[in-house]
Amino acid sequence: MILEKKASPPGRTKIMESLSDLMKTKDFHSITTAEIAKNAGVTEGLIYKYFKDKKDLLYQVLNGHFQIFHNHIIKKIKTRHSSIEKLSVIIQTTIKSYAQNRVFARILLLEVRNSPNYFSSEAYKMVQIYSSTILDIIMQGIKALEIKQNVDPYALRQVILGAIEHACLGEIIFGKKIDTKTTSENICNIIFQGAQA
Amino acid sequence: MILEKKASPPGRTKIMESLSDLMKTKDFHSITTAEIAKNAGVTEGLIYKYFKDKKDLLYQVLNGHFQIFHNHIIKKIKTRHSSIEKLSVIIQTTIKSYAQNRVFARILLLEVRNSPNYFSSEAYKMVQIYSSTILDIIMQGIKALEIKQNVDPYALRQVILGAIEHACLGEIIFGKKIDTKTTSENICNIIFQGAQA
DNA sequence: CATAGAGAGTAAGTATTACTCACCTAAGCT
DNA sequence: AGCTTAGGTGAGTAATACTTACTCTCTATG
Repeated sequence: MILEKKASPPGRTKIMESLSDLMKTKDFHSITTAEIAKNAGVTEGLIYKYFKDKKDLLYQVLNGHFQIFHNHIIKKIKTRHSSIEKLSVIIQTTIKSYAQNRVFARILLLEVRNSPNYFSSEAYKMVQIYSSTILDIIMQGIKALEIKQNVDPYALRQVILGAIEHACLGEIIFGKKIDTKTTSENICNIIFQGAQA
Repeated sequence: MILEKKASPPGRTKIMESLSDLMKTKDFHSITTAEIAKNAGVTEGLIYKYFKDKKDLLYQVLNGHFQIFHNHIIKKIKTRHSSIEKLSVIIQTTIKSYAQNRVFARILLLEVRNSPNYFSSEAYKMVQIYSSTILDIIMQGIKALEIKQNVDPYALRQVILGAIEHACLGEIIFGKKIDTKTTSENICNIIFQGAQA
């Protein structure tokens, strides 16, 4: 069966695109609902027909971006077999996605985490799936003796996710272009081979 | 000469303590200026005598916390000689500080990064100093052949900072208690020895 | 000593902004 | 036709960040 297009009403779509668009140049808090509506070509009231509040709109925009991102990741790792390869692909693909879609990265890494109710949103559920995918690969890697037996899988995931995020912060915040390939190679090198001489 | 106590007026101090106190249970955005003033026992107007706006208040609260944190770190690393040891101490001490002072960690990792003008605040200058301290140690380590020659120092710093932050996020957001010692040992183990078998 | 001035704090606004509510319109469906 | 529902409007409202004009109390100095 073909993926239901969900046929979201045009107003709803326009509102989401409007916010996404405005966030290219402004942070979430300094964008007003009036601005979002005007930019979308609808009235302010319509926002609250489709979204519980301004933050809910943000979460749903994030969710949209994350769906695409996650599908892309899943496709990519299917081509690899060893756990180290899979993790390397995740690292590179994630960094690339963040670099190519700064609005998405901004929302995910900077704008949503401060409000507690984000963590009960649909968007966060997707993040948890992504996150547990990584954990599964790590555990498989330990089982398959590709990853050291004494490595704590949760710690390794933290290091991977943290490294990715921190590597992208400069790009997201200051707009500094990063070289996706060498950045991810450097990170993989440190995490898998170790930094100590 | 003894450190000038700066003798900040009582109202100013009470306002800063009030916000810091309120942030133990609420995120920044859902705390109102009225609440801050009431909790401090002053009027709302006074906030704007000492702080440019609500966010400036937040930055200055962060700055206060960071001063203490940074002094503590500097003291700690003076006791160690090798670069690996120094970095290990930084990792453990930072995680411990974040775990012990969740309000500080919350502000630094979740609440300030989304607004562009944070990055021209005094608080951010302190963060830059902390960050360049780490870079210096890494470069010394490479020079002293304690760290692999082919490791990119900026990448290593990103991995270290990212790992620390991500390790603390669970604690900060969900209040999950973390074991400082084993968490930092796990992270050091991965970063310095590598994860690959 | 008188007084000018500055520093600490107050109280009553105002403009903005997120959010609500009653209403409109058009398109199915029976 | 008549009823329902979904997409959309526009005029409100309460709350909240920030402003402005003011008071009080020291303290220094001519």
